[in-house]
Amino acid sequence: MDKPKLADVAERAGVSLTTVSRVLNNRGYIGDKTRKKVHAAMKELNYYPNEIARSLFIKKTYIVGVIFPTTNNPFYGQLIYHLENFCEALGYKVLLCNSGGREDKERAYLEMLQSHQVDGIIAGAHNRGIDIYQRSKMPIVGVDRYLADHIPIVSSDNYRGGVMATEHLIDRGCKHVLHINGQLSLETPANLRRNAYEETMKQKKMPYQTYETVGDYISRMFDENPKIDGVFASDDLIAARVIREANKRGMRVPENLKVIGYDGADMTRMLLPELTTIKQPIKEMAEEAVRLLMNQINEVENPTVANITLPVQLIQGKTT
Amino acid sequence: MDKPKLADVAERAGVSLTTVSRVLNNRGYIGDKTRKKVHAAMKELNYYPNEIARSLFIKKTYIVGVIFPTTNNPFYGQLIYHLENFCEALGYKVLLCNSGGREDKERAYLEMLQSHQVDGIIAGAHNRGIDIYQRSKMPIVGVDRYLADHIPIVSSDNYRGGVMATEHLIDRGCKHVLHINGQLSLETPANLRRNAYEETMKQKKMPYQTYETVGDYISRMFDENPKIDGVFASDDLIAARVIREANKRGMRVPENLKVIGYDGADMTRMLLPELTTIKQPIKEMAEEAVRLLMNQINEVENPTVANITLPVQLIQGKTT
DNA sequence: ATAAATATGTCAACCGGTTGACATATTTAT
DNA sequence: ATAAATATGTCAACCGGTTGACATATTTAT
Repeated sequence: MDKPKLADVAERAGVSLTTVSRVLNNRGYIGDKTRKKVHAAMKELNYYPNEIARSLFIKKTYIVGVIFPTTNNPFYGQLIYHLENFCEALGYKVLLCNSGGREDKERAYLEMLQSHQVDGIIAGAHNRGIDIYQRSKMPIVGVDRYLADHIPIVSSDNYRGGVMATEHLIDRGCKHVLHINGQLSLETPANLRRNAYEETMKQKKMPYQTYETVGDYISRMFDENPKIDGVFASDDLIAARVIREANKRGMRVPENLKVIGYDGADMTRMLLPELTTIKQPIKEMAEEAVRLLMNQINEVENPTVANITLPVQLIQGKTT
Repeated sequence: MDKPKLADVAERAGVSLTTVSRVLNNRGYIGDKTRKKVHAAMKELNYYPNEIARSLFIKKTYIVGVIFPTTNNPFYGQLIYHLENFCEALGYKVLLCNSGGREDKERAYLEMLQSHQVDGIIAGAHNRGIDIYQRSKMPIVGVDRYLADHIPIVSSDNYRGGVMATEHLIDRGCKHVLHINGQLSLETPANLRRNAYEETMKQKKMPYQTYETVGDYISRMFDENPKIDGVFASDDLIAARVIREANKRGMRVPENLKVIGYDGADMTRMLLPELTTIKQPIKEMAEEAVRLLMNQINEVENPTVANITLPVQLIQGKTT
């Protein structure tokens, strides 16, 4: 037996197609008894209206595509969680796309999302040079990521966070502060943290060096800098690795080495609460991203492209 | 200007609708020149075929609904990551549903997924008594969760894991081993870990007690058990809390107190590698779940309902 | 030279809903 | 008593594709 359709419900309830449609969409006049009959018929038949058919006609799917590298990460996992929650609250569903940092996957996902007629996209994937972002007129919001000139970005104050982290280590007495960051070539806003570190150090006339996360960068950093006494890691996972390596080398944190991370996601704070970190307002970032997207979806013309930058916060732990 | 449709492509390429459709679906005979013309027209118009319209006709969406409490958790974040990857590899998209442990949300999501005509559902949410699972004839797989008699379950060997964890603590010399687990009433397979703990202790004629994660259970556990020297926590997050509280109380881990967790998700192992834990094969669980789902989706009749139980592994850290 | 294969077209029905126009009957308000 | 509001129906077009039947023209194989 096939899935029941609107016509089956109408027959069962002894009313016309139009009447069932009216009940479903709450349009026009419907009598109480009729409404109940229709609902009863839907229940008896285990009927669920076909959203695909509806979407086709109304040209709206109430689906938002969400493209990020992975959910398997404290920061993205939390961000995606909140994105989904805010979307759900507004009646939108989320199509999850893990790009895994691969440009080909991101491109394929973007095409898929367009084909699937999503109402909008929230993206924070890694790759540049994807022209679809340029060409697309679809509502899009970037989270912590520049995608195209006309696409608004939600991020937290990466530069300020970088300054806070660096100054914090200096305030705590560090003389040789090193920084670890992703590859410069990725052109992410995380580079602002690096700029902030380097400019702050320069300004204080202290030596500085940034290690990029390639190869065995942590060992190399320790080997090349015997006097190291402070590390600003551009995310908490890296900070955890640094602490582990330091312990392995017999250095005590925070006595001999102070370490500050970045992100301050819920799961990190549960598992590693002693880590000093710069906390990004992840939930608020998700909220703003959804808000900006809905502005674009609902405003017919002229959605104001205003980038949003949210404040970060230093969480003092026991590693600095 | 509206989105281009098939007819626009046909006009642009100077061919018929049918020909464009043939190119799109690779059906029947198509000449090389025509194919190229059509592809050129699609590119020029920035055309993406409307999957919604296609889905309606072929009665297949290539969408899988994925219902779990949250992505904001090392275990689920990783599981969902792999689920998405395996689905993507097979040409299926993932609709993400975070039930947040709320029955009403789970129910609403299930209805939504049916309406959206998803081809199948993979669920590991918390609530029982949702009759939709019983009634539904849709392909469904439960991960670590009983949903209905006819729905296959993928899980890891929770009982064995519980035995391994308990015996490990005893082997390491613990005399007073306590267990922390979620509420029994949730009826999750994690209860098997509890059973394993209790039966193992009973068999060794050692005193045992399980604390459920309600209220200030950790403080209570320590207060009520001054001789406590071992804790088997039913997940790693709880284990992290236990270690923290122990340190706060001046107990040294593992000298005075040995702690073993459960799950061994990637992120936990990165942030807290020193934790001894029972590692679930999360990626393999995702793989099996997708495999079982595809079996149901593709087999017309008589999909064999075989539950899958995968082996767990003890990861020796420094907390035991 | 002829049949088969290849290439493309026209046409109409269909997927499962929504919507507007219009008709008709009944109930409610003044 | 009469107009307006309420309740329901019929009908047809539409959303943007797919598909099968059939026609016709050209190319390829024997």
